[in-house]
Amino acid sequence: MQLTRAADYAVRVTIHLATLPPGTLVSRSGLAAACDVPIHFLSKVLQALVRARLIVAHRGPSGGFALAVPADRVSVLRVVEAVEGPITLNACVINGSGCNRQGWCPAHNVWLEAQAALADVLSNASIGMLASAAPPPRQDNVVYPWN
Amino acid sequence: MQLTRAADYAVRVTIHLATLPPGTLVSRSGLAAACDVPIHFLSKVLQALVRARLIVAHRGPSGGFALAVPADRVSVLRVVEAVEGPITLNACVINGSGCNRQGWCPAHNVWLEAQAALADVLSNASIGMLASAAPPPRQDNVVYPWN
DNA sequence: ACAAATAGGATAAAAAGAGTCTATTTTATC
DNA sequence: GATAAAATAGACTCTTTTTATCCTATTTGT
Repeated sequence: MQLTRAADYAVRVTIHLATLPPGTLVSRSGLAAACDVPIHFLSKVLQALVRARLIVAHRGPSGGFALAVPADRVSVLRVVEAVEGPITLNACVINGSGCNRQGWCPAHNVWLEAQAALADVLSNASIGMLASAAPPPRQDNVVYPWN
Repeated sequence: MQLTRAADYAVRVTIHLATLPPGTLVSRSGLAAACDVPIHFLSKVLQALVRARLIVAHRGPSGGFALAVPADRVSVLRVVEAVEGPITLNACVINGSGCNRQGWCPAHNVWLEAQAALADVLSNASIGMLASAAPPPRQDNVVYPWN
């Protein structure tokens, strides 16, 4: 009943990117330092975010990662699900899980409701919103693409 | 990001007990059959519920388990937490987790809010409510204490 | 005394979670 | 074209949690 560390890290990273001018590239090691994430583990998280098209990656020297979408249009839910897959509170709410109580189990709807309530909060919080609540980034850690 | 099977089973069991006349004792094997739970695993779940004083156990022949509290006064949340411990959506919301971003991390509040929304749904659903939505129990599986 | 029931400890297999390491590919720049 | 910086990909390890199973006690109604 807990988010994975990966999802937490993904949210940290996207928020951090959202505090920078749009399009700013930050390298993996830059992100690891800024977001306090083990650098090797971060690789996987970033790859998942790229596959979900929430961030873009540029290879080569002066490469790095940047948001692929305006931060206000990305919800925390999308970021979490990019890394963890769809949020499902219980095995029985997964389609085709073969729960043989489906259809009459009185708890089923509660799981659905709770899941919806959770998803609602997470989808109403945008990364952009959170980023503007964050303290401004330390300038000496930032590499602007025009430098 | 999912309930454990144990929590699911616990809810099934308490709902089942709530469909019976108050005080009705059902043996572990009876519960296992009625709720479709592996019998040995069920032992552990039942023990947790007893420790949390949500159900009472009677040993000896004609012993079994019964609700310890009126079903309307038991929320799904209490049952889940009896088995899983307190619901915490992220490591950083646990007091003394030593998250060194605490105090300024802009995501922190979102986790708290989402967690509250989840808990809210689960605490507003009582086991009694769910039980009355359940189809009536098969009479041939029920042993009444006065028999 | 006996039998039916729960209590609880020991064990174990399986899965998930978290993190590391290394080789490969891409690409800007000299 | 060579070099170096950077992302990509996947194999690998280690630990913890989950999901059980089994066995021995303990309780208790008849």
